[in-house]
Amino acid sequence: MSTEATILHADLDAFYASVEQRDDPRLRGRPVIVGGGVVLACSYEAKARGVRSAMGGHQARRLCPDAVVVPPRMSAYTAASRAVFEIFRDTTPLVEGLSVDEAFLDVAGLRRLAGAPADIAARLRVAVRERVGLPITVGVARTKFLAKVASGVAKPDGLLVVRPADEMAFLHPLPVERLWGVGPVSAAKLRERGVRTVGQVARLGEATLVSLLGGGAGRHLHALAHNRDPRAVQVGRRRSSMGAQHALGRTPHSPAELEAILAGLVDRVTRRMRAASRSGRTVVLRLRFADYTRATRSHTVDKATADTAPLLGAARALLRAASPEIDRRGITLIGVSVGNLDDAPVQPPLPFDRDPGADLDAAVDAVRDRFGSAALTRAALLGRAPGVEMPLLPD
DNA sequence: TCTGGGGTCCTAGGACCC
DNA sequence: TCTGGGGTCCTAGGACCC
Repeated sequence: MSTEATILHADLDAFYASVEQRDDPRLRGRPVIVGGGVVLACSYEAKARGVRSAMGGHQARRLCPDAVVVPPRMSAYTAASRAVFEIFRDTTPLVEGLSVDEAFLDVAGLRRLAGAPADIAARLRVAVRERVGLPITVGVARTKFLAKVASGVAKPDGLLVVRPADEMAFLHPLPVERLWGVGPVSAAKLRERGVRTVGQVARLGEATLVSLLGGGAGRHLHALAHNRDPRAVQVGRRRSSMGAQHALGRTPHSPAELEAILAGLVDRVTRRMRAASRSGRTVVLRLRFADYTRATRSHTVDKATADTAPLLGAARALLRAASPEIDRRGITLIGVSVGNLDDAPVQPPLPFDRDPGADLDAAVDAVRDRFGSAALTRAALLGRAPGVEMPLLPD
């Protein structure tokens, strides 16, 4: 791990709503809600009025009657996301996407080529604004965790660098909810013990945290509160499951209707799997009952596939087995996901993945000595320059 | 807070193997 | 007949994230 703040967490602000405001000038400066029945995303003008994502549409309109409600345009968001990720990868080859609108970037080793991390981050924000037309917040720190916390604190449209010497002073006064991985349940358990800030968490022993939150979560939180996070930025991670779901509302559905919906969901998922050249083995049926409790049922088939027929067969069997429970409790959501996706790497890991700092720096110099061009350097690092072989990089 | 749609990771018991 | 320790896979559930 670097002793310098070289990890960027870049996070688009109110992503869907910002795309809507970009594409329709009448929406700029106004509260915008994307999604009808439920708020998928909302602009900062709407957030200021208490609107939150995942909130019911009725409540949102009550809080903010003058909000403009627009239907989602997924293809526009996907296109914007692609354009932004291109800028990320123009910045450094070490990009780990977390979702459509956020990523970690490791800029260790780029100092001589591109300047200090804070300057790289500032230029990245300008590039996203100019080339894609969207506001983006960047947090810069020594670890992924701190970079993520920093971007959260800096939102919206901000830039925050946490210098190594300032880490504890930055971290400890924050409320525990700021910690990545602390949700409503853990926050409530901590609050019961009178623990509200990260600093108070840090004063709790690891054993106490484990007894409170369980082994994994307790150890994780203890490490984070003491600012220990050795996780490296990982390039080329692939999703391990794909799914689709459909909310049903309150009206009753016959078994035949449910089977038809299920077939549509499986078809959607397997299409996406085939488009991405992925195959999977575990079919998960996801149910939500009338009382909003959830259940899953899963089955693993022998052979990984992206074909609709075998996966639909498995899903259908799971649904039939669950039908007595569905009859008894009512059903408000049905979903299918396919997990255990085959995990062939996209491309072999680049040599500098192992040690982003030293190797990349040396590699940049090596390639630059040979070709004398920063642009070509980047292309070479990405393995795209004709005639440039990756073994050129020192191992 | 009356609830979409897409994911990740962790835990825990049981089956099964050596 | 009774027994140990270690490992992997499967299933189900839960917390959390955007």
